[in-house]
Amino acid sequence: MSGHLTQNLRSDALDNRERILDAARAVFAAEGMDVPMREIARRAGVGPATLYRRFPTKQALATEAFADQMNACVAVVDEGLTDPDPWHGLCLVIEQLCELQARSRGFTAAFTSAFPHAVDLAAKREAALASLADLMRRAKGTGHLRPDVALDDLVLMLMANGGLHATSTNARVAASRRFAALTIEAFRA
Amino acid sequence: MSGHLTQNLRSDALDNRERILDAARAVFAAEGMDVPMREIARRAGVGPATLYRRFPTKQALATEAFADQMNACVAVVDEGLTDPDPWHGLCLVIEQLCELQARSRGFTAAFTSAFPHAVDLAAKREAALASLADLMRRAKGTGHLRPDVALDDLVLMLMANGGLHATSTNARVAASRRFAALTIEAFRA
DNA sequence: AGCTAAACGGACGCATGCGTCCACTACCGT
DNA sequence: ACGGTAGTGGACGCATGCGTCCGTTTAGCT
Repeated sequence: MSGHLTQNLRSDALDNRERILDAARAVFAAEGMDVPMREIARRAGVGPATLYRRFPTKQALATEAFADQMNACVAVVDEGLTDPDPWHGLCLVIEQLCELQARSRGFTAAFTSAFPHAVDLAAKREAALASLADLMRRAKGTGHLRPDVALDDLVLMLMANGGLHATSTNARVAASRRFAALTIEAFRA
Repeated sequence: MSGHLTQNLRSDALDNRERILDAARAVFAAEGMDVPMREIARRAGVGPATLYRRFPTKQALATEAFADQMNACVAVVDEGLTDPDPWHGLCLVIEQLCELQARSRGFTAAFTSAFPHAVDLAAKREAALASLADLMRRAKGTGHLRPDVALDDLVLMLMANGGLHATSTNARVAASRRFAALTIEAFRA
């Protein structure tokens, strides 16, 4: 799935790898992407060298760490697609994507503007965007979504949602919920 | 106006002070707040010591550098207040505040979340918010603004607008214009 | 012109984060 | 149990940004 073979690793190495990913997930979600690699290593209980051996760049680490969250995004979009009412499905997608972003400080950059070279993430992102475009097209068909709203507008709003900085996670989630509601109002025909 | 007396300075010192502020304004707008103090000193053609002597902290420098931009914000709000049609005035305020934010990368933080101790900015900010609250109240009276939209929602959207990152100023301005339009749609009754 | 104090800026020491090297450890096959 | 090798993490050198000190320059008054 991700280039490197994780199977040939020795048991302790595999163990450390998992602990590193757990630590990265926690700290990226809580503090954002501006944390030193050392801090992640420290929390994982390993030395810096071990961290750098498994993940040569912060990007590689982030890509792996956010993989499941990216999958959650894809799942949200897929779920929206299957909704019999496209407008309702779109609303759900907006609400849930905003919440996902709010719960993980660092994930925003990965999903919206994407890392320059995170191919795995970028591919899934493109697929999700294509699905969203289809969902929006159908939602316009029902007359609930304003015809002049483009896919770019949705991306725009998601990016803006990422700008909702707040110290506590709870405050961010609350703000994002309100933002999602306002976005839906902006999109409603 | 700002504690320190700038009048007793020697002519060359006063000159340098102005060049520092000009450089700070330019670089803060273009690059954001994450530029080294050294860089500003370099562009102003002075040594680091001179910069630190005039502005002990980056905050002090930013407060002075953004003073006129903050005045522009206040002017925008005041102009909106005098509009005979409150809803139209509010729309103008939203559009122009979004554009001001987009044109200066670093100003966003100063106006929305404000620096912890920038009293000058904070005071004007509070006054502007009070004015905005009044404008919104009147706009609701005309029936054009949705009754359930609060002042906090406007602040929320302005903060979100600050999250619209883009490399070029033109791209940021374009995105902000679209965002302002969507915000107005979200607020419209 | 000469003097004095204000102003200047290069240079210094400190702190932080990065990426890498190497002597030590411990897993795993025999 | 034991040897070989994958794996480890402390330590190192480098780079960048910060804030301050001090010898030198220059404005401004007489």
